[in-house]
Amino acid sequence: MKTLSSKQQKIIDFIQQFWVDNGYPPTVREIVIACGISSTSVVDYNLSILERAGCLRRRPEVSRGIELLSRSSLLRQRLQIPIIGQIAAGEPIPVPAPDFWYDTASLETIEVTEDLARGREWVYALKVKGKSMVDALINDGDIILMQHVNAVENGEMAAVWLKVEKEVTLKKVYRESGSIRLQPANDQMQPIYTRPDDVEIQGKVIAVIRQME
Amino acid sequence: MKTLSSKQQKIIDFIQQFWVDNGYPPTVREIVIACGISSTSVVDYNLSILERAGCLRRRPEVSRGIELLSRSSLLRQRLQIPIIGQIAAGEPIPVPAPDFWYDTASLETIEVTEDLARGREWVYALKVKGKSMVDALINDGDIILMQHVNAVENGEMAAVWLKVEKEVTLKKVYRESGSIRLQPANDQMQPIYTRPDDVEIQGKVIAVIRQME
DNA sequence: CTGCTAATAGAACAGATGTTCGTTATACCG
DNA sequence: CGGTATAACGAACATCTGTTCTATTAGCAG
Repeated sequence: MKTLSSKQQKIIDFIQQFWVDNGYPPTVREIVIACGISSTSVVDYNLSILERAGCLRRRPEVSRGIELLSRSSLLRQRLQIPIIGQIAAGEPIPVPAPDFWYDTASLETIEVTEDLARGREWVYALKVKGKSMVDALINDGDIILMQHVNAVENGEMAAVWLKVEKEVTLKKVYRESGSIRLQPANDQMQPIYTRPDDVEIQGKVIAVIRQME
Repeated sequence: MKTLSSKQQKIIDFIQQFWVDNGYPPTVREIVIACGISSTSVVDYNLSILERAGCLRRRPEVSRGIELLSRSSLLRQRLQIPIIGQIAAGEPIPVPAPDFWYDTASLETIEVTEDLARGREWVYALKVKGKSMVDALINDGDIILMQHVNAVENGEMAAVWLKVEKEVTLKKVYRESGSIRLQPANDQMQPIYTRPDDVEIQGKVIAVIRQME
């Protein structure tokens, strides 16, 4: 493949920038003006070369029908996860109401790439307050991504509300004959055993994000 | 704000889809056809309403001059961070060579949004192997985002190679008169004191990401 | 019914826009 | 010099496209 002339590079750069700025590609005449070219036919000439070189695609006879082929990488899915509250030892999680998911505009959000949430629904985020979750290897200030579920598989990490202790904790949940074992993520900590009717699953943890300042 | 009519919703959805598919917005007449509307003036009428409602912006007299305002969120930067190796207690970090940063094609990567790396350069990722970092609240299998630096501020979390112990560890680094204090992130653990020439900073930790299966 | 507003229909206009065509300029090679 | 390929130029054309205008319809309150 031949190398691009400086004029062609300039055209590519302008189209890219124009597209980012405006949301649509420029016309031939807009390229003429922006790149200091004297005639539309010169632009057409160079666009043909660029198309043959595989840099872009043109739809014939279509206004602004220029599509930069590198565009696709900009479009992969991202998600705005609402941070709906804090999680602390002394209080339950503010479980979202059913109609909540359609109105996240007013909340702080964290933006994650699609693979983190893995296509799940009913995902929200919580900010961890306090050091009470260290045995789950989760620190003060961490963000945890939660999925809203009422039950979990054996061994899954979940946010559990302990009714008697009036405390929410993040533990791996194991059902054992007649009782529930809550196992910390940290091997050096001891598990808790409790009655099934003392625990209330509030959601399962699908990811933890910690940012250092 | 009034609710959108089904026709208006259909128009919005089509513009969004068209833009993703083609890289440019549709013309009024393309909307006419796609949404089964009978006249361009009807589209114009509804577009005006949508613009007043703040759903989009129109450039007057400009072909395809429709810009969906939610578009901007699709354009924010994302980064492919190369996962260049593992971090374990017994071996040093495979610090990348200077020319490495331009050839990440062959490596596994993790995709993160811009705010996680906060515009830093020389960022790479490591996969944590083993339980040796639990005192930094980091578990087996976690991904840590690292910035390649040779020195850190007091109190920053860094990957430190201990020459004598032949071990790499994640600790907060404090310079104290004549010695170095390595403080675990976990309050329940004790700090390590060592000589300055025993430690070699290999990079600082800027984020931790943990995904549950 | 009357009057009003929202919504639709169809046509037409003026300007925007991709494309084409003939011509000219430049560079390179024998 | 002549020949050829590349690049640029400027005008012209046919169509595309946003916009506007007038007329019509539907729903609704009084």
